[in-house]
Amino acid sequence: MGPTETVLMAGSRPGEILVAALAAFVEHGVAGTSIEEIRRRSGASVGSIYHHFPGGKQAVAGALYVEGLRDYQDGFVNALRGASSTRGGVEDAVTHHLTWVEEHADLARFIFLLGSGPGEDVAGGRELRGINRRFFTAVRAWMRPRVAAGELRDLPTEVGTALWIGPSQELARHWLGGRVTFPLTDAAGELSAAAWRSLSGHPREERQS
Amino acid sequence: MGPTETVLMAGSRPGEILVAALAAFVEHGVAGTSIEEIRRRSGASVGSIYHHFPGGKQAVAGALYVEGLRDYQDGFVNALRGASSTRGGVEDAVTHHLTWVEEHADLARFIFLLGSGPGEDVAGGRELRGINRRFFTAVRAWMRPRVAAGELRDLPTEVGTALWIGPSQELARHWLGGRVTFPLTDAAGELSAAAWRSLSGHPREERQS
Amino acid sequence: MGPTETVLMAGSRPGEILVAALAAFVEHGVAGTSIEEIRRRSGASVGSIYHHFPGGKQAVAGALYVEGLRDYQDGFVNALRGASSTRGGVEDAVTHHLTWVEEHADLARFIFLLGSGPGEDVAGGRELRGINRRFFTAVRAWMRPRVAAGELRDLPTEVGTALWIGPSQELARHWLGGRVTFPLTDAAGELSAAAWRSLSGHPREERQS
Amino acid sequence: MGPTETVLMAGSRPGEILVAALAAFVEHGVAGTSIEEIRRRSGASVGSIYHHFPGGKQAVAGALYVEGLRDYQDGFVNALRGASSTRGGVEDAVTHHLTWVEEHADLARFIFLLGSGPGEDVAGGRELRGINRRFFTAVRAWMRPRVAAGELRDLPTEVGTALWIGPSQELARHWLGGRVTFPLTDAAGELSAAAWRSLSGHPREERQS
DNA sequence: AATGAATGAGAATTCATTCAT
DNA sequence: CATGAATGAATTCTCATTCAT
Repeated sequence: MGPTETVLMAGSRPGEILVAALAAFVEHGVAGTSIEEIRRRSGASVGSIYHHFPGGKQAVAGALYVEGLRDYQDGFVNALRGASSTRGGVEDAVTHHLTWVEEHADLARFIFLLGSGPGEDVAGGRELRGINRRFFTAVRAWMRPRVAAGELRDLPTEVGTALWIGPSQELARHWLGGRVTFPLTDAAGELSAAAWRSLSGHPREERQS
Repeated sequence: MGPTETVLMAGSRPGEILVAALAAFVEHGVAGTSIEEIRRRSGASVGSIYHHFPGGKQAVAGALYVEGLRDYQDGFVNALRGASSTRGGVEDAVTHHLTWVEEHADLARFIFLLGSGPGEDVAGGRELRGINRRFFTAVRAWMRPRVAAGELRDLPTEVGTALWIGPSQELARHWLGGRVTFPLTDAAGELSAAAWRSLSGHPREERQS
Repeated sequence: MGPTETVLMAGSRPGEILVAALAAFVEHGVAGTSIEEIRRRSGASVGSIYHHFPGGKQAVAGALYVEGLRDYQDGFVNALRGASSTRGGVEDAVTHHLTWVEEHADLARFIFLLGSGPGEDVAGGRELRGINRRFFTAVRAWMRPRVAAGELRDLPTEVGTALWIGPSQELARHWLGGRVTFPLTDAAGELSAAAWRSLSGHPREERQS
Repeated sequence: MGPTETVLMAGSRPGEILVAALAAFVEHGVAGTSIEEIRRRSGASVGSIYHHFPGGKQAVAGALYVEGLRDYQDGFVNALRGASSTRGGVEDAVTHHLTWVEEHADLARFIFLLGSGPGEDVAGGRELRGINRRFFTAVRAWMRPRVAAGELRDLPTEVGTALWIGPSQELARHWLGGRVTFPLTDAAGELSAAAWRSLSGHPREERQS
């Protein structure tokens, strides 16, 4: 579906290693996964893993994180760009979030449940910083004219993001943890409506009309 | 302030150990923290740590998790019970979330950033299950009559929770990670208003039209 | 015999480890000796070795080097101080060199055959620097007045040392390597006479008288 | 200058490998140098190194040792043969030692500081044995008639060698280790005079005449 | 209750060596 | 002759846990 798959599913050694590592990380956590485990699952030798990922387990985790996050963010930005209206963009992004999590459950588990904390300094900070910057730049570029036009409220970036994606993210976490059993996308209507209510610049007129 | 402090701040050995362990966990993660590290920070001997927490590191982490979560949840329920209106309850709970995170930053980091994923089997599952059940029971008990009265919408539990707390949780994560620099509570008005908009049973106009 | 033995022969764990390590180092070199080998020979566990020598193999080697060198140097200085004449001091130092090598063959092998080169940065540089400085200071203090009195020639320090100890050192190396089979001390007369010939301040008068 | 250079300086692959290996060996020791390090420094591929030196690292080290030692010994014997008197031979050999070390510092480091100890089984024992035998045979052949004529004292081989070369060797070691900063050859006069004093068969007549 | 030496299983990592291309 | 991916044995080192004092 995205560039992620290109790497993750390839028959190449690096690809096999990534696929095996993702499964293991999701099952036991990064710290709880040994190189030996990755070796067993991937069929590669220890030396081969180090050959392709000189930084060892951390490098493997970093590659997964970066690939996964990039795929998620690309989808997010594409959803915005493909939408025909501001409201559509806000809502499609929510839907993309839910859809992506559902379709890449393990990768989402890895990125959203495991990759955050300290000690799990999972990614090559440098590269990660770069792709995050690019993402936020793209999102802000989409929002700016719409804020100027009054279609979107002028909120601090992080508060805006929290209102937009927070509920979906929270629900997704529970779903990824197995504590929610219905399909995530069942909540798409409810969550995208809430997102629009929270970000929309003219709630009154819209509703009164 | 809460039961947490009772244990965490006491001059007792167990208390010193918990304080030291929390700092280490937040800095290096649970898996990245060795007993030796806790020993060094706490001043207790290895043997003493095992004496007070027979399960070792996991037991220490579990105790922290349970104590912390209980304190958070108690505050949440107290906020609901102390509120004079449904809207007040919904909004006070949001404020409590933000306030508690701000006032217990390390504990919040431990619980909300670290404790989630697999491999970080942080808590004595049994006990944890129990206090979570009690918490959700209390929250639902507060909500049920209000749903019945039409003051709150009738949403699936997890969707309701996500709309209510999701944005605050999302913002809190960023704040705990150092990516948000203004005081969390600055966003209390915005986030509690959004929560009420999302949960409120009478956006009358919307449905009446 | 010296402080070395105190440590090396003690029934203490650290002592057992040092004794075992010395034997292994002499047999296979430092780089060619594994921790596992030291463990097997000493009876201590791997953990115990690291407990007593936190720097691992290098720390063990460093301790041996420092202990051994100190014992050698103490004997050297004592020989000088105990001599009743300048000539006696020069000659007794030569004899001490040969005797010490003969009586501490393995330690001498470790220090004089193994410890020198790069990659075998065997000793805690700091401490080593200190004991070497102390040694050379003591030797120079003994020589200075005798140089002033014309009993010893005024040579650059290193040239003087080379003439004094060089032949004994060279012979000792061959003996330690097994390429010389007679007792080292058999050569004491020849080598100490040569040393005095090389260092003595008044070769002419002495011989002419 | 010698056969050494022929091999070491050639633009040939084997030559590049030897040059790179020598630098690495001197810097990290033989055991501390990996094939990968030699590959990086030489520009050759791993496979190429094995192609030219089927025995791997040990073969490279052995070649260096044999080449270097042969060059040193050839110079030594040439110095003896080229001298016009017994005294000249003894003294020129000393000077050759100092000169050779100065002019082949890294090779000297490799041979005199590293190659000695156990665990550094540096050379193809067979070949080494052979060239050493040839060398000592040549030196003894030069000495024999002069001992018979009373020009040289009749000393045990190793004692004679020690008196002859020991001081130069000792000084050279310190110089190679960077603990002596003046040019080695500055000490040539002093050290060759001492060598002659120690080996000379008729010190009395010589001086009395 | 407290201490810290001892243990040994387990993890990460390196490296010489082979071999197909 | 040259290349470099692949292998897996070997090594170093860490750590949770126990236990005698």
